[in-house]
Amino acid sequence: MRPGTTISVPVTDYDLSATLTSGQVFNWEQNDGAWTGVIHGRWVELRVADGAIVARTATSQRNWSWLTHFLQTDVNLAEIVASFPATDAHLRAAARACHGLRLLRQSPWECLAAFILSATKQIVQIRQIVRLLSERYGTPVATGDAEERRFAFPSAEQIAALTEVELRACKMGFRAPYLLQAARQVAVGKMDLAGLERLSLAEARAQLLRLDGVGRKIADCVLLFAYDFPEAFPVDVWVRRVLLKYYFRNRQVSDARLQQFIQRHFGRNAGYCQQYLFHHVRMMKGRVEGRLIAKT
DNA sequence: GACCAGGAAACGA
DNA sequence: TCGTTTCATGGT
Repeated sequence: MRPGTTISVPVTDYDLSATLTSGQVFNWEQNDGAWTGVIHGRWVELRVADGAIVARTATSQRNWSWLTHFLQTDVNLAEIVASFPATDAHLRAAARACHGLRLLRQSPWECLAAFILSATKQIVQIRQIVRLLSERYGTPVATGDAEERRFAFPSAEQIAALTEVELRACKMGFRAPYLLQAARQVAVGKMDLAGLERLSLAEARAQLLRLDGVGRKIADCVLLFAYDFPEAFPVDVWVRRVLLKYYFRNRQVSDARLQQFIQRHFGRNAGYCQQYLFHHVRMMKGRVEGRLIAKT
């Protein structure tokens, strides 16, 4: 028996694969039925069991709150989905098709950095940049498999010590100065990420928007995926397209009108609505492309 | 080889 | 306050 610890976390309405592949996190790998990742500097392997998620770590754990907090296993998903607008057939269909899709609770710096890197990048590319950064500049962590080498995502201090040239070598292009500036501000305390949790949604968003390279969309991703702001509703190209299609008959709408509609229509768990719409439309596209490929 | 990617900032009208 | 351009790089 290897060192380390195993725990079985009981869950209901939890689709781990959908959650880990829905564009919230970029550092999880799937290998023969198990997911491995690094949470707060700890390597962990997750397997889906009957009514539970079974977690294995490399080192012994006496307290697993870091894991349940990340996975948000205490969240009552049925209650959240029940809060969705009752008359919205499109949203209801997405929620049915993606049953068990969850929002995670990531560490703010890692989430902020990843989404600064996400600007006009495909998810596979974001994953590649995050992996390069971690391998080159992150702290190695003990893993539960002898052949697996993993690294924590570099801290703000670690990235702040780098140069723009080193960052550009990780294939992030014009995003390099944005990441470097954000890392420096966090490292010296000019940007207090921990303090954002005590603010209102609008106040916390305003703080994030002070950062160069962080606009409304990236700010809302961080507020939704790393904080307790389930009303945050990031609008990217996918979500904008699907909103125009479902609710505006494909007519052009200004950003201001779109935001007004979102706030009025989706309610207190708008961010969950957004995640279901985003994941569902991406899954649908994959299916259509699969058929086209199968034909030829 | 054109087109697009979980955008944002700078610019010109 | 608008729309347009630019930024870097890789996938499809």
